[in-house]
Amino acid sequence: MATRQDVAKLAGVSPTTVSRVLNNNGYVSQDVRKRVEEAIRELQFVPNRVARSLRTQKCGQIACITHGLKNTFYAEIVQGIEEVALENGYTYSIYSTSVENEQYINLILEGFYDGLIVLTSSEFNNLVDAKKIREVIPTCFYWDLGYETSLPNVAVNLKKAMENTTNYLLDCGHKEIIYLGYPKEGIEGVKENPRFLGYVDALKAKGVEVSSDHFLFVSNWNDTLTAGYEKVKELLDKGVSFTAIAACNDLMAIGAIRALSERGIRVPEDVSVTGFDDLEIARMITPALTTVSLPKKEIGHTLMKSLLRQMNGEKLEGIIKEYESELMERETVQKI
Amino acid sequence: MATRQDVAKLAGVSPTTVSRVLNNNGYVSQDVRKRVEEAIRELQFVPNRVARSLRTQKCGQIACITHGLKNTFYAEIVQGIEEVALENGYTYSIYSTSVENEQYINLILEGFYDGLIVLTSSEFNNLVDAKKIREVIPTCFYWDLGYETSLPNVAVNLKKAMENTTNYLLDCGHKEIIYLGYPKEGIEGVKENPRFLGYVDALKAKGVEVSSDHFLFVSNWNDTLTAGYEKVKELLDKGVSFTAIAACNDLMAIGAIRALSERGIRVPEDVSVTGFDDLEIARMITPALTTVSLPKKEIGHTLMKSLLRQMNGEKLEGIIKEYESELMERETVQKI
DNA sequence: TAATAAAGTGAAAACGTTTTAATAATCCAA
DNA sequence: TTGGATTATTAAAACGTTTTCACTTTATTA
Repeated sequence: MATRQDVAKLAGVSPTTVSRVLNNNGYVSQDVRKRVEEAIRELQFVPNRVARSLRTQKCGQIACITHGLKNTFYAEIVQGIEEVALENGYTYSIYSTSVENEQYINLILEGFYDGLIVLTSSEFNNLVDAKKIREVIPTCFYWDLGYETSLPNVAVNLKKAMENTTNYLLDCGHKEIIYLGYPKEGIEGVKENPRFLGYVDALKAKGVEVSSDHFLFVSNWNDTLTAGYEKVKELLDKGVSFTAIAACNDLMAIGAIRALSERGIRVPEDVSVTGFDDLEIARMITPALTTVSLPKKEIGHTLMKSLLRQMNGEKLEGIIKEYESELMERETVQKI
Repeated sequence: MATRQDVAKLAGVSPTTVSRVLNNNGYVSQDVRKRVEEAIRELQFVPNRVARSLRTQKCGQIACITHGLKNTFYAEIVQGIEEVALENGYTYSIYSTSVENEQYINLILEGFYDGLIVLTSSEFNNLVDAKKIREVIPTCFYWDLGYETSLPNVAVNLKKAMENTTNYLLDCGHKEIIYLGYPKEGIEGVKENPRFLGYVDALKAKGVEVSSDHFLFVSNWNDTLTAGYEKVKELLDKGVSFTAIAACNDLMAIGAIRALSERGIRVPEDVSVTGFDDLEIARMITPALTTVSLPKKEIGHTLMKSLLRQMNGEKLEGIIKEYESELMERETVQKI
């Protein structure tokens, strides 16, 4: 690969001048500029990013920690991040929390990234002191389980979303509603999981009994599809009576529907089911999944934009933006 | 951030010695080693990867070009890649072809990557001269549309897979089988798309008429779910008679099933449908999708391992490994 | 005991950029 | 015509490592 030195020699100028042409700063005469550009073309010169990074102490790259991309919820957010990132000349790396944890934390500290986006909540929090990592590298969070409000984060009003969904089920006449999802306890700094809180509050507000028999807590983060399926199977084995399931993501809901249909229980005729996230697949399965739509791509955009602001030296704290969600009424809920 | 210089000063040794301790090469006495390690711990020193990369001319990172992660087929392959990559101390960046093309090609040439994995076929080929990029950076391909056999690639016998699937449908008594998928023409260097070829050959072998009325070619790569849905709707509008659909990926198949069910056509009672890829969702929808299972994670492993070999100077050519596939008989196909 | 090998350490060059400071050439006003 | 600004260019330092070479000290062998 040609280096800047080679270009300089071919154009008969100093390396400094080549830099000036490339970065468009300082004075450079028409004639010289032309000669340099000619040489660059001839040698097919592309500036070396590693060297530039070392000198400028910026490497034009961010890291993104996810729960893995098998849940397209993250894939869609990442797509939003990618759009804004590349627009601004940044590349990004993805880490899945399924991978050995210590390793990637160390990689992040090696100075190969200018910023960090964390799309995973509890696990990451258990793993490193989120506040500490932020001192080392600008970071922006999306907490799927509620948030530690002092850290810069993009949020969705998850409690309200789940409250709306539960109310919708209640309005349809359901009283025995299964909560299928992430554990009751949130991450440190959040007493309760906001989705769970929304579910409980909605029931209480309408005077419906809240029973722990109706809680289905999933602990597997990487394969919620299977987890939802299996939890509901267990539930059916136990013989708990219920008429609806409110799931905390679409994959769990789909797994749940599968478990029901394998036992000959029809959705929505016998049991109603709601999802959460509104993945593209949600409206393509039959019956189409009633679910909560989150602005995934916009979340990605805002995460990356907020990170850019921080990388430019701005200090951001707490909730940068809180999105609302929308209940998508489709075919998996029925009045009783 | 502490630098190696700081560590050296604190430990009272030269920076060279610190390097020796860190990289475990050369002689270093017990006593000095202890002092250096102590200093590293005290300063929380982490070696700077950018500087190391500049010196060693290896940056421990690879790039991966995909069609976007919305199709979890790619996500699962990427997961396989990630496992082997991190095991070997490599990080990776993902690029989606939905993003401006020229930009990422340039980024790849900037020396920020030691290797490249291409998971996207035709588009990438139209974009850059695959043979040329390989001269600049070690590259390994997975061609989803057949392959340019001279380039290092990991393959699946796609023709045979589609042949098997079509035969299965034929054996079930279907004669009017819709081909739903990628266009007939493959990438440059491949006359025909292997899946399509498998479909045609299977029909011909059993003396069943091959009709272009039965070809549903999808040109949208990033949202095949919707594309499958819409193509089948168009088909139904045209009033073409058929009893089965053989789709080229699971998402198309799911979109197709949705289109059918919206018109009151039952799967599999009225129409049989097969997918391709065996995504996790395939066995979780109802009816569970009959599809072709590909070893996605293993493909990822092999891709990354082959890339590692190339990065170690080995010259690889053509098909490094060709995987077989397995037909998963589930619930979307029925005898007639 | 002298000669040789091995163990231990450091100085300095190199990787390919950017940037600061210095220098040279040109232009313009007094 | 001279002094000061403006334009144009370069030399050299710096970024944080790795690695080569040279040097000193200690151990081993004949």
